[in-house]
Amino acid sequence: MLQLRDLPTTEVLTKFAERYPDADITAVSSFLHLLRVATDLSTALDTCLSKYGLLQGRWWVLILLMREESRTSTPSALADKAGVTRATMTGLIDGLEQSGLVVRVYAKDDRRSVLISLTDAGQAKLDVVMPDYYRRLRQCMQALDEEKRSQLQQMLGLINSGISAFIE
Amino acid sequence: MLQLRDLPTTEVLTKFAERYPDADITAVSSFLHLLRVATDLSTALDTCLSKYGLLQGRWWVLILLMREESRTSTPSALADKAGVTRATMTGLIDGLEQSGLVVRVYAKDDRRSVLISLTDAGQAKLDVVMPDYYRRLRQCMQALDEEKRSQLQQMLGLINSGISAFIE
DNA sequence: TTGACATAGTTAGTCAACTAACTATAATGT
DNA sequence: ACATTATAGTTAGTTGACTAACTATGTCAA
Repeated sequence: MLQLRDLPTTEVLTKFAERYPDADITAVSSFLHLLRVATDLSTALDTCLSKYGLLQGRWWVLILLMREESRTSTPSALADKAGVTRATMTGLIDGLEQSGLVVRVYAKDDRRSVLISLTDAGQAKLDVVMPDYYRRLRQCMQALDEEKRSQLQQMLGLINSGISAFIE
Repeated sequence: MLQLRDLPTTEVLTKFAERYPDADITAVSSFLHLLRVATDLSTALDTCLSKYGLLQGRWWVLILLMREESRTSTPSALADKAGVTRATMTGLIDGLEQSGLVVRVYAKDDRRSVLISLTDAGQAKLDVVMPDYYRRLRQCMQALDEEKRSQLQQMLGLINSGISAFIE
């Protein structure tokens, strides 16, 4: 996402602001730090998951299936919820099926459709991964009390509303 | 980064927390919202840059060069600052050189080394892109006053310190 | 001074995302 | 009823990251 390691110092930002008067130094700084921390969090999550032979994409598929009462969904629905294309979902399911964590079950009522079902092995995998993930995440967020977490979410909400202004 | 569109509701998180007692609901929620907003910001930035035929990777290279007094740096230094491998930097420079935005100048003192120099066309490109970027970013962050921005940065700092606990 | 190691950059091959096009099936409107 | 359109999933090909290995050059210590 944000590869940039060398975030601009206030000095650099000031220099740029001289050339580009629209620059808002604290806005740029907050923006870059937000991207930096989020990227590092995402990388840390990947590192954690890779110990279990998973990547974020496949892991989310397992979680989305576990959310369902039936432990079952369709590739299309999974793609929408996971925020990837159907083509990408085909690949994720291929990998999960090869690992025995999900199975494809062909539907009777609509022969275009396939049902993806979490296997016992898939559930067992989650039962190993999730406690580790939750434990690490708890540690990571420990320094923020409930009030700070609430404030953070509020600010994220404000920025989120501003994104439409960014895109126009 | 975080593709997941369908963030868990409190209800879903509560259900998961029953099975996995280590789950800290507000920690998970804050974490996911942070990743979600950051990903959307990054995507919005890409959208903005793509109008100018740029991607984040190449754009950062131009900015890093502009930060230098000499408008010049080496692929290795750029790779370190941009947070990509040297192999990736070779590709980024290839693209920028083909577009005429940078040039490779072979060094005399160390014949292994190459100097990458921002061309006038590269500087001109930045002079078009940066004002648009800064204007959009100002709009986007408008809803956060200086105090909120400062609070945000403080919380990001706390989370950042926690990442080491995540990785272990 | 020369053999071993280090550094700079590139190339080759892999991976997981993407788009676009394709097959098969279902739904719909005249 | 059947041609058109929509939907579900897959396949093929592209992209931009990555690692590993390679070439060339520089450094240093026995």
